[in-house]
Amino acid sequence: MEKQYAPGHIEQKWQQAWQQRQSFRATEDVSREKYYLLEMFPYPSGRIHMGHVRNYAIGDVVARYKRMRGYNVLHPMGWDAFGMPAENAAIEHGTHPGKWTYENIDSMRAQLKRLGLSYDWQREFATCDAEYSHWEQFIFLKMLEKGLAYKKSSSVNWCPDCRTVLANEQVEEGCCWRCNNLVEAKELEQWFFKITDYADELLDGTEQLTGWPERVLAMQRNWIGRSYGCEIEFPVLDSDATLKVFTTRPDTLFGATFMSLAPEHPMVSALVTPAQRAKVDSFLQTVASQDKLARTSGDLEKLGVFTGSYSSNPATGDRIPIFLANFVLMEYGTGAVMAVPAHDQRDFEFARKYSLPIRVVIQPQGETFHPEQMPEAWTGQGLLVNSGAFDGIDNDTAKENIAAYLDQRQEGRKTINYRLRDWGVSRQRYWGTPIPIIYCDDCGALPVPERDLPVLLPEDVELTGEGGSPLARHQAFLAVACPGCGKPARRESDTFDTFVESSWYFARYACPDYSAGPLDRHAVNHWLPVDQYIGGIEHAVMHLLYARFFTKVLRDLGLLDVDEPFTNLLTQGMVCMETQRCPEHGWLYPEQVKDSTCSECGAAVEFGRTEKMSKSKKNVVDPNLLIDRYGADTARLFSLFAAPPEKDLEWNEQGVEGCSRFLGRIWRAVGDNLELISGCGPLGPVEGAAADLRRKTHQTIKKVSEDIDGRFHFNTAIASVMELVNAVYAFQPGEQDAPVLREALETVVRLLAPFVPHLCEELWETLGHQAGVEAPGWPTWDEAALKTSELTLVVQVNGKVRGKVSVAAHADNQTLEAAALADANVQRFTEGKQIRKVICVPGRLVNIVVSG
RNA sequence: GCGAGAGUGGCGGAAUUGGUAGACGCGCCAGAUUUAGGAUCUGGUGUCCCGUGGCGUGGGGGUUCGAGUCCCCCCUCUCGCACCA
Repeated sequence: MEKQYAPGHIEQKWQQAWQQRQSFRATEDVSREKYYLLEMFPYPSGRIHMGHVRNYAIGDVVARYKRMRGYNVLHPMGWDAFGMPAENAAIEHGTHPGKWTYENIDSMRAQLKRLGLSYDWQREFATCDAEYSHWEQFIFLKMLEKGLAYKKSSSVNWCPDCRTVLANEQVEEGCCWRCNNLVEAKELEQWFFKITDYADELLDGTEQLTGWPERVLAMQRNWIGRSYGCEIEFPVLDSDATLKVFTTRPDTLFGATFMSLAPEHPMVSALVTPAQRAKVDSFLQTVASQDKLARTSGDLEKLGVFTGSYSSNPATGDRIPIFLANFVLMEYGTGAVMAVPAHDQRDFEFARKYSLPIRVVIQPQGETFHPEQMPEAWTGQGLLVNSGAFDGIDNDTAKENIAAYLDQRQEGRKTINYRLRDWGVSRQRYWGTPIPIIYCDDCGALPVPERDLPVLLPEDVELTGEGGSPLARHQAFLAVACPGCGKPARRESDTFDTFVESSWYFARYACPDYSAGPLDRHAVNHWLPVDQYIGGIEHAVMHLLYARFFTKVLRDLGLLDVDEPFTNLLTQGMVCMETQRCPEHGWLYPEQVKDSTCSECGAAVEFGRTEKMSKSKKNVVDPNLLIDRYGADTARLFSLFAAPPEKDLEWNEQGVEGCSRFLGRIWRAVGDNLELISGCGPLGPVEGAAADLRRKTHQTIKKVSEDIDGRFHFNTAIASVMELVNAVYAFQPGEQDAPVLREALETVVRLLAPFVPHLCEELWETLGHQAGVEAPGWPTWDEAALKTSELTLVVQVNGKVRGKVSVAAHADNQTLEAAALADANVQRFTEGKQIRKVICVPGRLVNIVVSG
């Protein structure tokens, strides 16, 4: 055994051994309980970053731990391979996106393998593989048959920079989630998935997802945004038309004194009277000039214009003016609002601005509101007034009663409204899954026949980055015979949103080579649901909601039999680091900083607050350099030890060195004692310091088991092994202590095997074991070894610690009390005082309550 | 505004049901070993003028023999959503 711990060749040796032994191959085996562990698969950018290291290190601990506990673990890895960086690289460097992507996959696979992650690499696939495209297109055709995929013209979020449509979930503060440029509205024919059909199930399902973080569920519920209310029809006076509104407050119907329509409302041009035409046009121009970000922010000044038309309030019969208002959104509800200024703050402000009547219809008991004196709208509870037959009833009851009244008169009905929109999946990009549709002048839009799947991307494509989708210009790709009539027809040139691929990859891992369909139902039912899913919080809404939706769709298509894809979800925090700036040279990489000065010019570096590692801020650490320097085990250990998994991890070079030092300490502890413990006899009865070490060993097994299992407190698990190692160093063994010491050292190696597998395999072999360190399974603790004959109890007087006493472990309360009262220091505080009560907590403390 | 979460040493963080606050690591201080060390080993390290003492988990109240933990009020921060009718 080498005196110095040298991770380089050890790690290589064991990675090869695992590969040769196929240690992580998963096969269906009903004799053992299955455990499907999955980390969110990466986009093959070409380089791994610290976020990957953290994500996959966390997953690997769980995988290895569960395997040692006897589970049949499925732990796969693959590539989320379609997407825009490949196209951008193609434009910049003149390579083909496919070539670029597959080369990146090769390089990233090698980097991940250097980390020693226990994947079943035989299940690997990339979402740009022809087979994957084939079965994704197949699923789309089935969705089309079921009416779950459809085409419509709609105003879409258009990113002018990426030249593509974005889903609502991909628009952040009015900007593109990728390039951060302002998103525009554009009218386009698009394919949609009917996720709204599943709104209720997706929402109600969150109640059953007890293994998910509350905030992710809250975000999804918020996103789906179900609200109960009424749809009410308002007749347009001097016209046959009616305007439908959605309201959650039918109880305020008698207070509706005007109507507000979204500027984009389809009825606008019909409603505008000649006299108002000029004013309305000028208003519409003002609104159009405001970008979407300003339109939807709360502090926008409320602006509106009268259309010249009137409606009548179905409850009061009053004539009410119809306005356009910049704060009314076409995307929500019906794009038309019944305005109740007395009980809605926005309508209140609008009414004040345009001198519209305010009619109070709800008042708390005993209060009288005067519209002209109200400082703001009353949105609280109360009793109805000015509401005809409904006067005097509380407003919650009135919601029901007025809904029933409207229903009876066929002027309205109860309805449920959702914030969730259908998922637009068309993208005007090349590097994606082609949407398998053919357009024929005579037959319309037809699905590509199943026998002609997959529709593959043409290789010979010109990517310039200009003028929309390259597929739309590729004549050989577009030209196709109509599957209906045989006449020349044209292929759909849009590709799927890449979130479609990531919505079902977890199911395909169960049967990556299945060629008779997208999913082998038997295999999928064996492995799914994923028992533990691990990934970044940034996917809380988009990916995680789409994947839930797809699972329900696949279930309804008869392709699998689960309702939810992920039983437990762990969202790991980001990897952060202090930013460093030179006044002269801007953001600096860590290696450009020496002793807090810029290595270029020597100027003092400004340290910023810790932020997420990002290329633009240059506060990034290349995991490859980290592995070169310290080894994969140290990289893994640091990312597990520095913070609990769901919290942000702050990068700290000295912390890394500390982890490296700890591994060296274990190495020496085994090396220095190897001679003593080699070939020692079996463990017999022990006492004194040896019994203490043995107790520490078994306490540590218990603590680490409990910390990993379900709690994922890896940082404290590692800390307790550190304590055990410290105890080994403090222990001075005699000849007869070899078995106890051996047990302690072997326990250290076995407990750390999921965290730092290379080192532990090597030491396990050094300790004389032929089979791998996982072979004997997870260590179990011996309850008897945890017991001691004597316990040290804390003695408190009035809740403050005043002494410690040693007592027999099974001593009764009377004995404890006597021992506590006999303590010299305790007596100082009890002397001359009356003992009112003594509380004994066995195994913990004695508290003496005194007075006087 | 709504929703979720967090505030503990110089720093990252411990403290499963209320029961010795600060485990473990980093940093710092001292010692040992060494030709020397940024290697290794040992000890110390919340704070207050010594402690067998006082104070101490964002602030203020409360419940309790006992509160970081439970209850009420307030402050600060992070994240998500946000004119959603």
